[in-house]
Amino acid sequence: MDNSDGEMEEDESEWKACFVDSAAVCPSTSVAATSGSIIKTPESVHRVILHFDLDCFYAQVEMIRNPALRDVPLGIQQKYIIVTCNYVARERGVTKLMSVTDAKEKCPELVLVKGEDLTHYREMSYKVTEVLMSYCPLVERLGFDENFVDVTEMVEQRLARTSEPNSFSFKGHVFNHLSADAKASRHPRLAMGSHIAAELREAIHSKLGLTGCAGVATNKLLAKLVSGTFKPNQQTVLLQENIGDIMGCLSGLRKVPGVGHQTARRLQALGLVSVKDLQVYPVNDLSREFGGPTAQRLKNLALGIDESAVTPTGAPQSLSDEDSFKKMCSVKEVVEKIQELLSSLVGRMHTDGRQPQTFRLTIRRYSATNKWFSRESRQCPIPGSVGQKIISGSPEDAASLLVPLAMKLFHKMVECGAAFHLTLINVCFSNLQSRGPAVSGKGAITSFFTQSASPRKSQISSSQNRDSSTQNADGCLLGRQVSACSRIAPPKGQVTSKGACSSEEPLHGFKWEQSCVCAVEENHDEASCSTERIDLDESRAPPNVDPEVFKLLPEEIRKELLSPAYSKSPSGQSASEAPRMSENELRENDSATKASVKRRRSAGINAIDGGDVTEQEELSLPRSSDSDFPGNVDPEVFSELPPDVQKDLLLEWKQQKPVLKAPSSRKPGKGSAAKGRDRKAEGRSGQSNNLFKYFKPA
DNA sequence: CAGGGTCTAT
DNA sequence: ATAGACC
Repeated sequence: MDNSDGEMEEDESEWKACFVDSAAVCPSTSVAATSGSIIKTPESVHRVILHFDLDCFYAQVEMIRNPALRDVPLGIQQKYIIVTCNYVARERGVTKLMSVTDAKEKCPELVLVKGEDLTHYREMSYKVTEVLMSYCPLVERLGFDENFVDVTEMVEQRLARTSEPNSFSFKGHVFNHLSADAKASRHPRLAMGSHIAAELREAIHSKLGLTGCAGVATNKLLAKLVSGTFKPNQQTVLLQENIGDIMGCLSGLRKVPGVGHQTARRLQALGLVSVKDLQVYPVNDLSREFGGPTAQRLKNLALGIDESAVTPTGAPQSLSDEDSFKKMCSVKEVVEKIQELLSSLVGRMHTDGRQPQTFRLTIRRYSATNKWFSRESRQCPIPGSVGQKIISGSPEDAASLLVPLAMKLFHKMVECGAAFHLTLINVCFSNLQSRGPAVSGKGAITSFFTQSASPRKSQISSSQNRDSSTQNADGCLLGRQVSACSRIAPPKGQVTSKGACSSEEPLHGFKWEQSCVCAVEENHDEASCSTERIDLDESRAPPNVDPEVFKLLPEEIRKELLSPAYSKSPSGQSASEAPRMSENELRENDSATKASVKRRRSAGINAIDGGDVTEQEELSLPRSSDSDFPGNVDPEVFSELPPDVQKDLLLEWKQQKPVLKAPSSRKPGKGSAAKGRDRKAEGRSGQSNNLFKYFKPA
């Protein structure tokens, strides 16, 4: 989620104030790189892309779960940092990725909620994607709190039905334009896009109770850049004539989505620091360092050009679980941690229903030097029988079979017997194989009719095939959905409605119906597609819940309150259940949280600067005694280092770990032009029927 | 930096 | 099969 990378983010002030300048580097229509016979000019077709970014996502989720947190400064804590915080906390100086100690210093009243378990965030995240998908199938997720939506087709359809295309305006802000001075009639598609964006934001708010920002532009890069212009809960449109402005105002290349740390450093080595530097740098020179394709892509990004398609995200390609810690150096601890991670992961895998073919174990060793990246991993195929247990057998059963497997991989990396110091362990299932109906003709839309009953967990002995069987009662409904989807099918054809119209699990059927109905309606009447098509009968509130209050709750919450599971155990955990409304509960929760805050307050301080100092390391570690340093290490310099750093360096060397690779430049490396263009699409579409579980967790 | 993910290059 | 790089 808030993975922006520290700096980024929150610098709305940055280009918000750049109403000047504008070298008008307006690449409005990229000249078709007529390299071949295809004459299409991607950017000239003017797509309308939306980018949605939820406001302080984790904090919002926690405030929904416990409304009492709404009015207090709230910080979501993962280990010893505040990954995000609500706006009350921001007013008091707390920022994202601030250490807990700094945050408490700035705001002593800060209430902290642990956010290491991502379950609730993951679930809510998929609900958001689902809402967006109910309007348009072309939705691509980016992390847990961002989504791109290609609404080009929807815009065209609406425009075609609009009688007076001249009488409407932009919804929300228009980048670099003061209020309503922008003439929507000159940008009908973007204007229409802004209305759709507003509708979708409203849908997300009314159905899930979440607020967020949206950006409207002609490509993903621009949509993402512009969406954060006006921060909490607002939206902004970027007109083609302002592309130069928005790009030119970025404070550095790092601010360009797609340019990470490494890339930025390599560019810097070439003397490129600002976006403008890159805009005017000769592509040929750039190619020498990055290779043709990458060079062109980088330069395009600097110019605000981005042809990449909005690729519908399907069900995840892998499921992983990890935990980081300050120090782990015994095999026993490792086994226990792996056991813990595995049982949780196996549970998720079980819910998913697909059978993983590959297992991977990743570790991060403590390193005094370049701490950040540097993870090592080993993977191996999962014996079919084991994979079976994960899905059908008892989770505990499968986990016990996987632990030995994990340990085997572990020993491939860590030469046990020698000391080691790990700071993270990750377990991951990938190569997820769908059982159930095979997607026959790749992408053939017909595959959507082939589903029958629960595609997973059920028997199905012959793992393969199993298509065209029955077309149950829902057949016609699905059929209509398909036609609706296909009508708005984008270039990538087949991929389009992946995920949609699949699974028919009883549990989820309800949801799909909604989507289908929506899609169909969409084709008949734009207006009806706005917000209220779900008839979650607002009938009556559950006993002991004020009907008035009930009506005001977001749809999702109402559903939960009405669900049988909810009324079942009235007690439950204070934190892990649906939101409570009773004042008693709120108070309890509040004080409980505060108590934990206090506890952590003192503990946190140790954790922070204590780090390597407090622990009087067990000295059983390799004595620095001798010489075997890597050749490039000056013994003099080495001896000046703090003892613990010396120790760790020695450890690293002994584990023959290449610690610091020269961040040198790389060789071009022939860029193969075109490749397996659809691998992505194919793979994903094959899993479409599983996507559903992510949208509506049991 | 936390906990997830995705994709690409070797 | 692994390491990166990015979000």
